[in-house]
Amino acid sequence: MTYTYQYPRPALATDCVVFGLDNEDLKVLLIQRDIEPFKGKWALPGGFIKPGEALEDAARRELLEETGLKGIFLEQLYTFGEPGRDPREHVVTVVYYALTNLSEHVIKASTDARNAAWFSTDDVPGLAFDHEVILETALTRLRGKITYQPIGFELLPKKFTLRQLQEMYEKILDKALDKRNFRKKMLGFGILVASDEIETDVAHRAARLYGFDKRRYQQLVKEGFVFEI
Amino acid sequence: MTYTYQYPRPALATDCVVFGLDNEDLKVLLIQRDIEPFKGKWALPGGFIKPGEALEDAARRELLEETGLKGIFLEQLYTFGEPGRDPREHVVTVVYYALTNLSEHVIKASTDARNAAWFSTDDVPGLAFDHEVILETALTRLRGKITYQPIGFELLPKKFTLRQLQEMYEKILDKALDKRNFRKKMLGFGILVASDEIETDVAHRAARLYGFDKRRYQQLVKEGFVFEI
DNA sequence: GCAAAAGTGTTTAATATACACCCATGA
DNA sequence: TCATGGGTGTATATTAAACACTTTTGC
Repeated sequence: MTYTYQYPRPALATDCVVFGLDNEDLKVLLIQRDIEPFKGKWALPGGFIKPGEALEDAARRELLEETGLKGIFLEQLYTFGEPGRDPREHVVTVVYYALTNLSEHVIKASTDARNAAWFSTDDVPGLAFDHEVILETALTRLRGKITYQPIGFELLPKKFTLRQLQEMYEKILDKALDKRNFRKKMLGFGILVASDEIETDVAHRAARLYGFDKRRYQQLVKEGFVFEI
Repeated sequence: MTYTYQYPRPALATDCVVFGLDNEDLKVLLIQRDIEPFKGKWALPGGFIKPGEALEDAARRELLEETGLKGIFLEQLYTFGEPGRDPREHVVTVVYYALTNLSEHVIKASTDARNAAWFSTDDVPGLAFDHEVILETALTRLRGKITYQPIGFELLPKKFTLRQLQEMYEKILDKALDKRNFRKKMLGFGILVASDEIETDVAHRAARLYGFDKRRYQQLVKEGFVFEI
């Protein structure tokens, strides 16, 4: 079966840059391609958009199909459409970036005979298509955005310690932060709720666990509050 | 002639939100549609992307064809792809926003039997498709971005007074700024170059004209400088 | 008792804000 | 000479940055 149009049109795809954080560093989820072009190369998960499908829905569908991930934070990054970016034909891709935490979400190791794996963002193999450029764009956006929007919480478990929170910023921004000033500022925002739990299985004094109060944050934003690290 | 593909694909278009500033307020450039759907309604300039055409090139081509504008600041805004946004079929549009100054660029009043006109951004008629949502998105982006990137200069003539600069910010951010603090801060950045010219035809003391030193700005950015209003 | 991280306050520096007057110019 | 905006400085408040020690806990 084929589909015919009065005028030619580029193909339309979507790709996802999925970031995950573990105790080591910031990671990105890649898929090993099992078909040409770039067969055997690592690439961002993605695929073609179906007519009638909303862009974000397509991104989520591909993500689920290829990695088993669902219900995670997803936001549009940028649309890449250089004519030569796909050797087959002109493919325009609407790219999303996603944030998740590696402790709570385990991806399927392999789906549809594809190989999926997390790579440290500062040790990524050569990627298919223009996916290295896309990844750089996503990293730049992430580094910029976490400083003025509380999206970094998406990389942490629901309950986290202030240390985990601080290390998340330090890993992504690649710079050290002063512990006292960080805690003062974060707690001062009033968007963290202390739980009555503390961390377990640590060989030192256990830290208190906090949660991000999204409702409170949105309320404060309405009142003019601006988050800023 | 027709074009056939193995799988169906949404149509791909591009639209431009062109902002212009004059002595009154911030304006947006609209085109009156001369064909269905939404014939007679005002809409953002735009059109379909041709295979092999880079996205920004397509946006610039449409802009030139429909309004005569060229060589202006253009940046990708967002990609809109809700299935129902075009009554004909699923059309995904990659939207760009553009900045220009109304004193130096005069648009063709009418091109291709189309009517083009500038509308104050706070007095826009009902628009075709989802263009009102797109315009709101662009306004939000503009308001956000001018505070941390020196893009506002694109809305002014090459040489401008500090008053014009301040009024640009006041109009877009919709809030009053303190004249002394504004000048101190702006001049302190070191990205303005005083010319030896002064404004003409004013019924009061003529103000000095300044230019934006983009090279200097980029140099400073490399050294860690961040622009912030 | 020691290693490891939790938790906490104060001083200083930098930056942002608030505010008012004299000056130059053209009508 | 008057109306209009050009141009400037200082004091105060706020915020950011720098910095060190005591406490708790598990091993």
